[in-house]
Amino acid sequence: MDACEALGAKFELWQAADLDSSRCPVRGLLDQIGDRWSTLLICALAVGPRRFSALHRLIPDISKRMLTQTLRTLEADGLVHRDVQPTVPPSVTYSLTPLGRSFAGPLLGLVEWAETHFAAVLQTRSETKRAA
Amino acid sequence: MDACEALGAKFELWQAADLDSSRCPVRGLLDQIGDRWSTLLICALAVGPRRFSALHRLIPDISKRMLTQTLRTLEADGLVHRDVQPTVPPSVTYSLTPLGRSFAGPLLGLVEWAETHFAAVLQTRSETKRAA
DNA sequence: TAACCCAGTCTCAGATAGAGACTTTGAGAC
DNA sequence: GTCTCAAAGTCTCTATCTGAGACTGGGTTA
Repeated sequence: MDACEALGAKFELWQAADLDSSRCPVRGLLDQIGDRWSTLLICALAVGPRRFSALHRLIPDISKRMLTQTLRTLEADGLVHRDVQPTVPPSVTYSLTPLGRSFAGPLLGLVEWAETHFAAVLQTRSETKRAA
Repeated sequence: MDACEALGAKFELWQAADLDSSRCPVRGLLDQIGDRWSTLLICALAVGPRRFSALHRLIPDISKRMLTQTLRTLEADGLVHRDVQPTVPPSVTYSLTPLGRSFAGPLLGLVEWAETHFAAVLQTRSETKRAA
């Protein structure tokens, strides 16, 4: 059984179990961490703990608003730890929890696939655009 | 070197290479297929080819508009093949391309992580909500 | 004295997603 | 003959989400 069949089998199980989006693990999780920024932030934090402004410098095209929001969601999901030092000005350090670090494995698989096949996707995209 | 370190190392490479979002493979790909519906559709198509309305029945809470849009994006990226039979009414069948099937591996990793850790995430979420 | 940094919050405009009506032609029910 | 449904979408309207950028307030630097 290859990965594709295994994936299909899992999908059929969800169907059979009549899982709605809130109870299906994949949907419940990927609806939240499957957005543009969450995965990128997890990559950035995989290097090591970072402060708010450091993250913003690493990923300049995220707005502060989305940076705050995404970090709060990741914190609520237990993937990221938020450590506030009560200094003035406050110093806030974000780091991956053990759960967050355990997510690095699957994420790395995705990243490696992306690196391997990005060229092919780009080519298909440009062909499609030309045909349109 | 564990997966977390490897992920961090990759992130630092992207930083060093000054990759903007359009040239970074991970961002270029995951910005598109990392949305709510793309991964779910790939799971659905992993079972086998499906027609438009069959997909809509399998995933009732996607609107026809987003279903069309998501399938077109996946087609443009070369992950999904769209086969139009010029009958009346037209019969359109969607299936995974070899590239799409190759994505099943990393996606399966993600799915398995989600199944394993969903309970932990749910618990953290509810604790966070209670504290708020 | 002025400017800048910390970690955000706030507001406003623009982009995006969802709900659901509508299309055209053929097949089956009555 | 007519009624209704299904195919695979498109269209419009509204609700939600996102991004840009101004603002906060006290301390440090020039």
